[in-house]
Amino acid sequence: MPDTTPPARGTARTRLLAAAAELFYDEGINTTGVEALAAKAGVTKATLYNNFRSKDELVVAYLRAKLEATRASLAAHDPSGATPAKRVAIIFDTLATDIEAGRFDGCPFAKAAVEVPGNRAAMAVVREHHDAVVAHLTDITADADVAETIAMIYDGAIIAAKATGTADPVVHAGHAAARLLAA
Amino acid sequence: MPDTTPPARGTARTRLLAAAAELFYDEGINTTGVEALAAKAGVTKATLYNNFRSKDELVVAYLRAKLEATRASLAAHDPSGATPAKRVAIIFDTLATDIEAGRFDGCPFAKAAVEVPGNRAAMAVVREHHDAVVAHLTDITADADVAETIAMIYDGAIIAAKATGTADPVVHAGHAAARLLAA
DNA sequence: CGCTAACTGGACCGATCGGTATAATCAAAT
DNA sequence: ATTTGATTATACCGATCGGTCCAGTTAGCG
Repeated sequence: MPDTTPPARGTARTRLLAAAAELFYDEGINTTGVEALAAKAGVTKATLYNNFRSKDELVVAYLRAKLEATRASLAAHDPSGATPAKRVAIIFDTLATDIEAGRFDGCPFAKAAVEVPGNRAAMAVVREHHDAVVAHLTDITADADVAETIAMIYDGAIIAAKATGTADPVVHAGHAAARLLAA
Repeated sequence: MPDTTPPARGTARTRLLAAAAELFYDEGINTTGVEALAAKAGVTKATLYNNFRSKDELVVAYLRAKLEATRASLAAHDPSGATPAKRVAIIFDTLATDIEAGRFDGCPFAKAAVEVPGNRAAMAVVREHHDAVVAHLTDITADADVAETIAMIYDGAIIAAKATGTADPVVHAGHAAARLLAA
């Protein structure tokens, strides 16, 4: 019986990305030092720099992974046979559930745009994410204008949820999006 | 002829707040050191700590000043006799103009919420700002639900503008808000 | 005048930052 | 069995962080 399980749990690179996903998102990008990153991944700083040229590059890799996760999540929660109204409703319901469960504390891309605006590669991923969300909504609504507006309501709801400390604004946003779609 | 002009330009506290307004907003809160703050204000670090207990307290004072500026700006650009549609349109037009002129690069309160989420007093000001904007929109629309939705569209437009690098989303948002108001 | 309070110019603190260097260790492939 | 490359532990780098302290200067005010 050959041992198929890797040494610790995935490669050093994988574990570093997992650590980045946790620390960058929860503690902030600028607030998280490379030392803490390596420690969380169970790896030394030298290994970090053996896998990534710099912290900036790790930030970009972190965002790229988040972008793929977002794409996967959007697809996974999107029932093929449902109406546009139902498909949009699910997006807002999922967000509200995640906020209430403490799984969501602000859009990682919006956060990155504030924390590392000087990282051009990172900003490119931020834009990719925004385009992907609008594209997905356009696919659902078959109306680019409506899709863009719903995307704004979505992002605005996230901000309102943070400002008020509740998920209520997201529910409100879902209704607003539904009304917009019905018109 | 008595010299009525103050030593430099206002008190040390005033100049520190002016320096904070520039550096915190343009360079970021965490990225700006107290040394740079004091230098920009033409003051020593000791004076900074003579006027503010800590950097965190200066951050709060900076946000409070921004909040007052926001209130004043909202009132100043709000013609008394105009229709709700016109009053809302002005808000989005002003934002679009500011972005195009390079005067606006993201909501300072949303930025602060990302950069210093652990500063509770600062977060309270963020919430105050959000409430003030919604209250102002409610005063215009006479409909709390519509006001909340327009506020989300507004915040979402700011994010879209940052992600795309243009002010176009704000124009789109203005139209969306107008449509919402007409219904 | 003399008092007070603010401000200056620095030195200084411990901690942390991102990043590099070195030498030893370890596992896998040849 | 030997080579290779990744990883380890650790020490180190210069720079900066927020914050403190002190001796000396300046300005307003009774």
